Amino acid sequence: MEGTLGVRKGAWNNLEDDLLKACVQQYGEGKWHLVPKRAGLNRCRKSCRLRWLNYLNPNIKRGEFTNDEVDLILRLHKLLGNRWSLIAGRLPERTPNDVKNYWNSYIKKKLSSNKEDVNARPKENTVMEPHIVIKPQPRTISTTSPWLRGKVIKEDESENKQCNVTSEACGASSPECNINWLGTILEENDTSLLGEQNDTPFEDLNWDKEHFAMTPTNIEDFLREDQSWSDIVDFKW
DNA sequence: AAACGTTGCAACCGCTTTTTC
DNA sequence: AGAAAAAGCGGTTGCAACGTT
Repeated sequence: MEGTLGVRKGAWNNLEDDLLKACVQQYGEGKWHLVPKRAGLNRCRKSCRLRWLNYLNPNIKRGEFTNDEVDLILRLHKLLGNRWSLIAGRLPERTPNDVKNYWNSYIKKKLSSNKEDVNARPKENTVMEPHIVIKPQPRTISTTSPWLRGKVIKEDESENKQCNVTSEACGASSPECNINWLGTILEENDTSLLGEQNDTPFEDLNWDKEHFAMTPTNIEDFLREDQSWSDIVDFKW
């Protein structure tokens, strides 16, 4: 099975998996455009990346989602919409593709079960309320911002150009920081939703939550006028 | 046992965002 | 500053496995 450019498509075989694994183990993740050549694979970079991230990566957890995970997915989805990578970022060892697939199956199940409940259906001519999705907005932090509380922004000296605020004052300038920032918000408002394994989600982050506490003003920035936190975080199907 | 329907998951595609030059 | 390349993301599809009739 080959594509228009002679690149193989379709299911991966064991040999291809072995070649890709060996390549990633030797050179590490990233530089995906070099992977097909390095590994001797007749696959495009996207295909290699996807195969590794969704299947070959040894850090992926397989099997059914636990109740805690499902609960977290529901709440995060209500908060973030279809931002699967962000949602998966809060679920250790789950991939965005897994979460997305699970969600799609879950929705299908829910829809089919709801069909039986005729009364639950909206009447004809009923206008459905639009689903408001709250998306995190990029925040620019000036060097004098009170968010930093006197911390220093380092000029990028290392490979990590995106999150160069000192660890204690990490803002939301990179995807990882976004996730941490979201975690803070969620934890501030409903610690139960983080589940058992996430009781100490900041243990590995080296930064002090107190330096990043949400003030009422910050929260108002995040919510619509008619919303409270319980509207967003207390998910009920 | 065969035909058909459903489900779950891997993979592809097109688009957007980020990085590099 | 702008263009090109690379990386990343979400929507969608294809198909094998499984269940039901």
